[in-house]
Amino acid sequence: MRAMAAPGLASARRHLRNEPMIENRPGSVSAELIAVLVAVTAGTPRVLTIAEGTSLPSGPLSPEHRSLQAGTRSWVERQTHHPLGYVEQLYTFADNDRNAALGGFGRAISISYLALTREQPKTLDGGASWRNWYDYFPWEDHRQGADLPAPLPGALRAWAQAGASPAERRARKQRAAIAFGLEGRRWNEELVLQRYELLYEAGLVSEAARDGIACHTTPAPRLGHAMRQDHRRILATGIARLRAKITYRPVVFELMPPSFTLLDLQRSVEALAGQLLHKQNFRRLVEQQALVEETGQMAGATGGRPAKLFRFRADILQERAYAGTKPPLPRA
Amino acid sequence: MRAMAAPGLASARRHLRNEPMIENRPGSVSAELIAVLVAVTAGTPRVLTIAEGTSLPSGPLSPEHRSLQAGTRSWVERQTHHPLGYVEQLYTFADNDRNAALGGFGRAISISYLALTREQPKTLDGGASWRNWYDYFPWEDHRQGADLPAPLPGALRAWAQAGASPAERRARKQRAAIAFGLEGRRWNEELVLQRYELLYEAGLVSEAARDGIACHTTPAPRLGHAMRQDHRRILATGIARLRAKITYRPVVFELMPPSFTLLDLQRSVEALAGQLLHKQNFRRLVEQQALVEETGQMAGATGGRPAKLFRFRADILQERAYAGTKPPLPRA
DNA sequence: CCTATTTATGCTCAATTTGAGCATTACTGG
DNA sequence: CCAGTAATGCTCAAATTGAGCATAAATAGG
Repeated sequence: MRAMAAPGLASARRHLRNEPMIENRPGSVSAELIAVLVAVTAGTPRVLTIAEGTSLPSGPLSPEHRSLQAGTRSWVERQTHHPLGYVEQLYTFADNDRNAALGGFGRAISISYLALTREQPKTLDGGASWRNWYDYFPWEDHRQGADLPAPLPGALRAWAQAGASPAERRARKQRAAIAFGLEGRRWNEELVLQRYELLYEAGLVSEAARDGIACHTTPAPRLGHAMRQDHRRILATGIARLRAKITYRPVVFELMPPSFTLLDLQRSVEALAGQLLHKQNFRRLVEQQALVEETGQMAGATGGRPAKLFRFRADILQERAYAGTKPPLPRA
Repeated sequence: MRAMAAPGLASARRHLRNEPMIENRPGSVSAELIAVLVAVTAGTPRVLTIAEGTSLPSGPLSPEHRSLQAGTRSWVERQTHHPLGYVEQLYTFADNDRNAALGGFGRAISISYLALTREQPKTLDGGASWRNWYDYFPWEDHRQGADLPAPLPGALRAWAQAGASPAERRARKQRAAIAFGLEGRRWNEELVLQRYELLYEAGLVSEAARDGIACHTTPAPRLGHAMRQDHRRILATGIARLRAKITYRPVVFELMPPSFTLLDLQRSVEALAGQLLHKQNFRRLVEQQALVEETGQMAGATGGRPAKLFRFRADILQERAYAGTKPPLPRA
């Protein structure tokens, strides 16, 4: 316990622990819905943003909506002109920082949702755009080589070395090693949030500078695109959740067109996971789980032998959505 | 889409879909925190309740607390006089029914938390008590035989038969089979919420009667103890989350005393999972994951050969809390 | 037509992981 | 000493997983 903290540190800690502030008028707060809306196009995982890619879309708790989930679905569908296949609540928090942006109208509770849509819509409301989510998390894409972006390994070492005590330095080193798969550990694609939070603490993302967190590397790296408030953390939460989900529930299907080749399907999973998969094993898994069936048609030539087109088996999907699937992600 | 619905049906559907109502004054709502506080004593999983076991403890968003999580921790610790080891956000919803209870002061957002504590406290504030969670979900305990409580199989069949169309009857039958492991399917201990929701829809729990849902079995079974509002659904959510969590993260330890035998540990896991485990395999798993270490002491005689006492390895726990464990639950 | 290239698809194999049991050991209470 | 009850040590077969080899079916270029 530290008696005094540098300006910004309290807010920083809150940010990191996912521990939002609470409003001062007990019981009464303002609330909004925030969506992490995901689509995959051409092997790129995309997220819907507003304000030049600096914010996630958010909507009000409007009286016309009957439920939180329906409310999210409704305003997102209005903005994207596409139906949402899958909506799942992510996390609820109340960030003090958000207060200022709202003009001091009480502290806001934000309820965030993960939503999936089948394809990238053509028309978006002004200001909205689909962004490659790896623009925000370049270190999360391991599809071309597992190397971390250049400044990272050194910056992580510097952060670990900057610990106040030997014990803290050791703890930091271990934490970095676990989060980023250093020192011979395996990269765990699900630790998206933990990595972002570590980088925030280490002052390696712009949001940290904004919140007054120091960095021990000069010039301070500013990894990935920044977002307003804590939207990038919410996005990290969404990506982490989705990466975890695809390993045990067939949600990828929500992101696919009605018919597709097995390689299409694999590329989509790889895009989300940020990792390449063993082709034959992937196909074995998908087929043995009977998640898909042949349409009888073939895909247009893609450079080699033509591939069969598949579609999802609605009956099985329903069952699996409930009861679970096996993980398609590799270990090595 | 039905044009008209019987009274209570809308509320019922909301209840079932976890889709809460939204307040009429856009943006401004009242909010509360609800805790599912779990402890395991003598092989019984217990949950802290108030109001004679009919409600989960809830606290206000008080200005003295700096965050949602800290707020939960604070008022729960004040009530139980025990520190909480683990706190995790469960789900946020706004139930219309809750409105009346609050005297019409806007619609309430409820943010629920799962919290674990090491042992059953001696002193509780008036009205609070620890209850065996299987009092509320008798069908969830499969430690003594996998048979469902007597009225269930028949009542489920009756519900399936009461479907309006052949397609609906088939869908209901399949849903019941998946949820309850019928027709040769495996019992999936994580489907706690799905089972409760099915029983609610089928009118087999008191809350359904309260909300105006019909039942097709006479006399209508009223399975398990009821709770106010949708607290039993929140409890189901907490149990489901905890059952899922113990299979891949070493959270059981938060519920154990400082030292324990491997059988103690196994009994606790079994209590939570509602299923018996293969002893030797459980021990192999725990040991090979190096989650525990011997204290050097032995347990007082428990009827047979004395057992070694173990304690948790703080270092490993920290790492696993992050990176994961293997599942200790069986398939058969 | 023949060949190199590219992707699809079928199959095999070894290393692990899991599910189940057998056997032995170390106590307690007659 | 014997029966009863747990703890603990080991073994074994089935299932799952990670990696590759081999073949098939197309295209592009000579």
